[in-house]
Amino acid sequence: MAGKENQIVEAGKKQPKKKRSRIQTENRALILDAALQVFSTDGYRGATLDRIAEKAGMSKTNLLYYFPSKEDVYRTALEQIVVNWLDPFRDIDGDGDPIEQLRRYITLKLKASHENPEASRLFANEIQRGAPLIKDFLETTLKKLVDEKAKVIHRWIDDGKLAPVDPYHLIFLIWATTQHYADFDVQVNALLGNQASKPGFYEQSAQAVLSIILNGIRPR
Amino acid sequence: MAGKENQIVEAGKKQPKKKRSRIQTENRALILDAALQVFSTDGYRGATLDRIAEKAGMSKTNLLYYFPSKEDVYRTALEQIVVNWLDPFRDIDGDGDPIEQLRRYITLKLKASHENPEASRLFANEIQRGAPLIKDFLETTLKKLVDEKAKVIHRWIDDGKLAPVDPYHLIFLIWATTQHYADFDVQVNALLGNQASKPGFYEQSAQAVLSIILNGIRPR
DNA sequence: ATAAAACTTGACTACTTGGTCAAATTTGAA
DNA sequence: TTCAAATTTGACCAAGTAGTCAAGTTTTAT
Repeated sequence: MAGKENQIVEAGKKQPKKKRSRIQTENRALILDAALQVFSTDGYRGATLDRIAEKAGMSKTNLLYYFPSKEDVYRTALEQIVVNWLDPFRDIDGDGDPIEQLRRYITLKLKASHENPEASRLFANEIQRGAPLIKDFLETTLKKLVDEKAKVIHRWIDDGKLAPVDPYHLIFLIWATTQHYADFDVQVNALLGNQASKPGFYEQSAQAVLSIILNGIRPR
Repeated sequence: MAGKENQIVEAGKKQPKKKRSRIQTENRALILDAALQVFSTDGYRGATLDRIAEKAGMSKTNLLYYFPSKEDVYRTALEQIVVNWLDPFRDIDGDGDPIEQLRRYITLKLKASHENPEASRLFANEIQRGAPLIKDFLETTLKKLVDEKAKVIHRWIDDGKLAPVDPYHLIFLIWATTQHYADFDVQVNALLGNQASKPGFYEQSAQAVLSIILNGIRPR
């Protein structure tokens, strides 16, 4: 872990991107998928290459043929997640209608958490253990992006299109809530009983969350 | 792990409570405090008794003199947390003013997350790994309590004292947001820069969160 | 068809981990 | 003070753990 270059997200722009064979593409995908499951429940330290390899349907030795180390598997999985994370956030359009823009963003984020809860949990885990691999990313790339969107929200407030709330805390509240349905889904399920597994449940949750947040920030 | 009785929270009522010597009381406290730190960052599987013992300032062998196993240390730490968790929630008074009651609860919860983030993270970790030790507690004790409070909120809505929001999702939103400041504090700090370490920061966060949530549910 | 390159694996190593045990050392009640 | 009970620890063990290596097997370009 020590000394390695932290190249999450920022990298992958100039890299020559060595072409991968069919088998490589397939197996790397299998591994990353298995890794997502194991890392997201057991955390970085608790996860083992044996379990990941088993879940991926291959020997540990073979896994290590595709990735040089445990940390590299983890880093790669994490990077994929973070990239997907950012897109909908970037898409918040300062020129659009605030309520509509935020509704769209919250809906997308809820959907992502719902469809890929493991990714959400893995990210949460990384932050909870002190973000050793992505602290730098948080302080540079993500901070820049958040500052930008905070400014957008501030402008909406100045234009009277939004209630005067602190943009940063509004963003945190949205992130917190949407992640909750992924990270705490065991608790959500336990507390809602069978209700949570019914077909329309996800839409209903989204509706409830949107209703509270959007009314909380509607101009008044 | 397998086969052991799950006695989180529900227990501790009839147990004879063997009296503890001064040294026992002190050392158990030292261990549990160290355990909280290690478990909350490394998770159950990732935590090691060696690290916990070291942080507690004693040998691993000695630690195992006070607790029979790693799981027992973990279970005890978790139990303490959950008990403290529940009190403010229980205290929500159906006969009080809704906004006032919820303001009080949210404030208390934010304060708890702020003062004891490790506890919050440890709990989050337990849920994220599938709640193996407290699933039963979630489905029985906690569910009963939540159902109760949901009814209270529903009554408030029927009386027109609160906007018509789904009580369960409102509770989730409150939990999610308050936990966020503990579980994601590395991210919060990274994104807010020095601002987050300033003295009044916590009060300011509380104000922002309260403002959004309470306005989101005020009758309209 | 064939051989080089790509892929796969079992055996192995050095190290960590939860837990045991017996032998000290310390504590505290009489 | 005194000695049994309580506390503490180093040595140890069996079961993992990440990662290496050399020897195979399969793919693929020709």
